Amino acid sequence: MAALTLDRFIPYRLSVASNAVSSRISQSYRKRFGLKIAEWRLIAILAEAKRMTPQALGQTTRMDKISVSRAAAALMERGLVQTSTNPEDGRSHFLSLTADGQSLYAEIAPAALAMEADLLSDFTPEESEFLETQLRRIEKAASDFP
Amino acid sequence: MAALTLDRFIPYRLSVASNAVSSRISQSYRKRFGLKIAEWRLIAILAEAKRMTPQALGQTTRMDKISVSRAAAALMERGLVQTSTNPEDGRSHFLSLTADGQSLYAEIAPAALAMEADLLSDFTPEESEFLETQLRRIEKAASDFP
DNA sequence: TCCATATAGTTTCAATTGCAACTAAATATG
DNA sequence: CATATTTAGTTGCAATTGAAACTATATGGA
Repeated sequence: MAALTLDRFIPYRLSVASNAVSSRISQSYRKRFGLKIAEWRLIAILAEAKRMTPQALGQTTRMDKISVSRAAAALMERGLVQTSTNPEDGRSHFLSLTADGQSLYAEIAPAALAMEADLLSDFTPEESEFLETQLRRIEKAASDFP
Repeated sequence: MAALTLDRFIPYRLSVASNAVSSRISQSYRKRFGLKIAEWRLIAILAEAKRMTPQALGQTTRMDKISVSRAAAALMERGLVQTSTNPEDGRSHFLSLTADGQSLYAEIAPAALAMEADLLSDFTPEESEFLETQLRRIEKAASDFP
């Protein structure tokens, strides 16, 4: 049996790296745009998707329905997101970006990409690609074995 | 400028992967041993280090002093950790595992390694190694640029 | 059709977290 | 050596989060 050293324990390394990145980024979103990460995620998805139900947003962003509901409420409050009726299901509704939401997105997107570029400035494209693949694999492994 | 797709945004992938792994693991620690991740981290470090101040524990585990203080209090409450005076600094004290703490560690360590092995069962040793390295690099990048 | 069950989304309440203030001891400065 | 400043650790309070309950609609049999 290999020895257990916290410093070399992958779940620990993953958590520490993720926290470092998230706190850096969330600080930036909050300061510059007044957004939490959950809110930013909805905006990013809606910018591409035009309109979506909260349920679909939750699946896409891997957020639970409570977080989606609260993030959407905050965005509607600020006039960045609007609802429309879902003719196929009366329990649900569609969410979409308002014009304000779209222009905010247009501002944030380059900032987000710049942050990512900063984080990965020492990585070759192959290394970034590989990291992404491995993150997907480990996520899948964690989700699979129940 | 590359397009922004949340799905291919590394900070997002990192966060999703980390959450998936953390929730899986924390569930297991909690169910089987009644420990939160912060508490488990202290135990893991103290098992190797014999005794340490809260301050040093915080640095080593990357936890803030509040979290260390609360985790230590919970562990002392359960008789898994004990304090001793720090002759070099009267504001501080040493924390160390009790005999109970040590035997709990002896139980958890193999379980933790087994979980890691499960998560990485599809990875070659080189791939795991590479992932670890990448995670350290990205963590450093996130901590560095202020 | 009527009832049982399931699903979408929100809300309430309790637990967790994070910040700021606090105590106490150490160090630096005049 | 007296006082100001810094550091270690804890605690109180406010904000955030998560689980369970709740409303409303949909679906799947008798």
